[in-house]
Amino acid sequence: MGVWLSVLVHTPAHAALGPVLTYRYATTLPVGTLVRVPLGKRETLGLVWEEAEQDATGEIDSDKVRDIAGVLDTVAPLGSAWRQLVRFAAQYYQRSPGEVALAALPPQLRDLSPQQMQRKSLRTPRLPLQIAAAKPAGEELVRHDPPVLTPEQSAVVGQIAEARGPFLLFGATGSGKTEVYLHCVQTLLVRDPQAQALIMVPEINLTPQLEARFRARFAPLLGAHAVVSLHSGMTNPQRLSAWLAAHQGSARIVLGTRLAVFASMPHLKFIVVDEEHDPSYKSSEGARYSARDLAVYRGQLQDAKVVLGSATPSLESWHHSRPAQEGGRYLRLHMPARVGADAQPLPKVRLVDMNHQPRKAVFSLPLLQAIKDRVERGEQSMVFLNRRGYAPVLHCADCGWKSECAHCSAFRVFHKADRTLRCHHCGFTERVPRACPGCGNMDIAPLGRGTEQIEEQLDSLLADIRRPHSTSEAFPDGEPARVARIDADTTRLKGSLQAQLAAVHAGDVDVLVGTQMIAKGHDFRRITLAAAVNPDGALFSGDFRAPERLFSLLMQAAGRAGRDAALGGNSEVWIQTFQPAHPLYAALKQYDYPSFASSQLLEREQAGMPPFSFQALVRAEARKQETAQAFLAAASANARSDMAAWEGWQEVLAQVTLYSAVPMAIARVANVERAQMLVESSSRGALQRFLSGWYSILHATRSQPECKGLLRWAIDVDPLAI
DNA sequence: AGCACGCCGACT
DNA sequence: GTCGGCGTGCTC
Repeated sequence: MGVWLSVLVHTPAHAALGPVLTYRYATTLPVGTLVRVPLGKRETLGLVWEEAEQDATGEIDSDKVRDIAGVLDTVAPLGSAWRQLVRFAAQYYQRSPGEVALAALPPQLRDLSPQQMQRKSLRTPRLPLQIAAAKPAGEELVRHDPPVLTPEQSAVVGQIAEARGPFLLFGATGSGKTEVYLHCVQTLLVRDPQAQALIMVPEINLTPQLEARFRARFAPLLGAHAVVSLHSGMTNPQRLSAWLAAHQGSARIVLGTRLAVFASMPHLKFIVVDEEHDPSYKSSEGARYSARDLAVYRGQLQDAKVVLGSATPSLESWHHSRPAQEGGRYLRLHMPARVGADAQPLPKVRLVDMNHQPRKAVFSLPLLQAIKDRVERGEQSMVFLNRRGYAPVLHCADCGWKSECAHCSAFRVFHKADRTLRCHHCGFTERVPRACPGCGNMDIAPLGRGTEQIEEQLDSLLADIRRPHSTSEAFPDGEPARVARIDADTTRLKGSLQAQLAAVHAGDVDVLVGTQMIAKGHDFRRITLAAAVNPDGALFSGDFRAPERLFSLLMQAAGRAGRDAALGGNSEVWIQTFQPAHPLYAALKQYDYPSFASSQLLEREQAGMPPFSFQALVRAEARKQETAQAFLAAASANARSDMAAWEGWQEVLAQVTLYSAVPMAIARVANVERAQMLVESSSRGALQRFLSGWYSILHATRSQPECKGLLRWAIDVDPLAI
């Protein structure tokens, strides 16, 4: 006897299990309740999804139905909006709801028994109302005066208050977007003592400073528990308690990375996606969701306002924010001016034509001189190169040997610091050989350059330059220039990024070399020069989004320079290029994102690419490239033949283009061959319908003989890189 | 996804 | 003789 309930468990869609499992319980349980259920020989976390129709018979034998083992009744059931978000994400990204739901919950929830859970819940503050009662939130908030907004910021805040959104806040670096977020959140929390806000940033690295800023503003008003972070860098217990605080409503503000989009927030009223163009918002494993797109959906679902902020919006968002009469769905808000003590014009962009420089020079003479001048004036410079290590390849000129990885179709990178050859794809690492492994030649040479080499070169190029204001007796003529490097290699240890950034802030560094890591979000007051040494690669990349990313990166780099009012006047962004006449650089010179975006959008429209078409990618992995491709080819052929026989599916098929299977750009990683196939349609709906029908076909294709050896496959909807 | 069962290579 | 590789199959 008892009630039958449909329960989600963490199980992939292609397992031969249905999307939901049926369990029995003595009484009914509210939908959204967390439970422990037996599954095979283990017990696992489940989520009550719906009441199962016991009399809808057939499908499952009643003797197979097992009992729910326990109920985590100290956790309130997940709300309907949260469940709808999960349902939508699962459907849109072609995964099982169980996989999405369970992956969206904090990991520790999975291995805690109801008893352990109860203990945990007792420790975390229960109700927002207790806090509200202890502190009349509204009054306190009013008394605490927020900084005065500029007219531009006020106008934007006003528009956000009045319209429904979603909003695209197009604001220059330093235009005070964060202050707008803070102001909107504060207004909201005053008006509604339960309301919650979700603020997302692309990277974990950016959460500490954001948290500090939100905490400084809101902790005195709402208590320290009102602001929580949620990202993958936290420990499991930290994540669980932050999640519970959000779920219970005691956390009023949640700051986090893309995974925070799934935080249970019953009173969510405001969502910010900062730096919305950033590719980190797209997940690249499991359900390949876009946290930005889900945020917009979630806003609609929970009637929360959504603000997407960027100085260089994604072309998708830019397109969506075209005037409403042209079909735009987002409201575009513009903040062009830098504000406050930062009120400096954006730095001057200087292009160096490398065709007129010595052939092998890393630094052109004028750029080097500009850096030297700044060191001597006590100003800081920043040099970007998106390549870690000393050199991307080692090469033997005699026999042609190159430092290929044994397990990947890629070269191992030469890291001089620890004398290793390292594969950046699979991690395979060896000591640098003394002589060429091919022919024994002692003279193997690095080819190309990475950040380590830039650092080394600068060190020697600046050897005779002295920084002013020496306080050390050891250097009566001034101290030597100091070059530092920040990239994934120097920040491997926890906290080292913060420490290195602090050194830059303290003025212990004259020239900072690094990857894009240093371009993102960090405010350096005394930097008056930012240089991109070799950015041309993205101009001719096969990836149609590469120019967009380059523009954004250079724009962010520019934002790093000239933030100090006293020094801002002579700030510069230097770009070394063999293509000085390229339209991208011309637009950058003017800081004219709108014209860059419209030219890019025109190209996209003419070529029928996103956002004017919709794409999905099927990726397949196997030990042999032929197997991976054979699977994709068979899946494609099966789609055509099977769907042609399905009632009403011919027109779906007709609206979709299936391209042929190709090896991925890096075909082999860790001895696994990878292939992919693009599916495209001018209609998002048609693509969705196609994918939903294709899923079972893909699954069935796997058992065909030519697909033997296939390791796995996955669908990536709205892929960012093709 | 877990977790079992099951059949072939190098070691206490 | 066992330990352990990962291929195949099952879980309400």
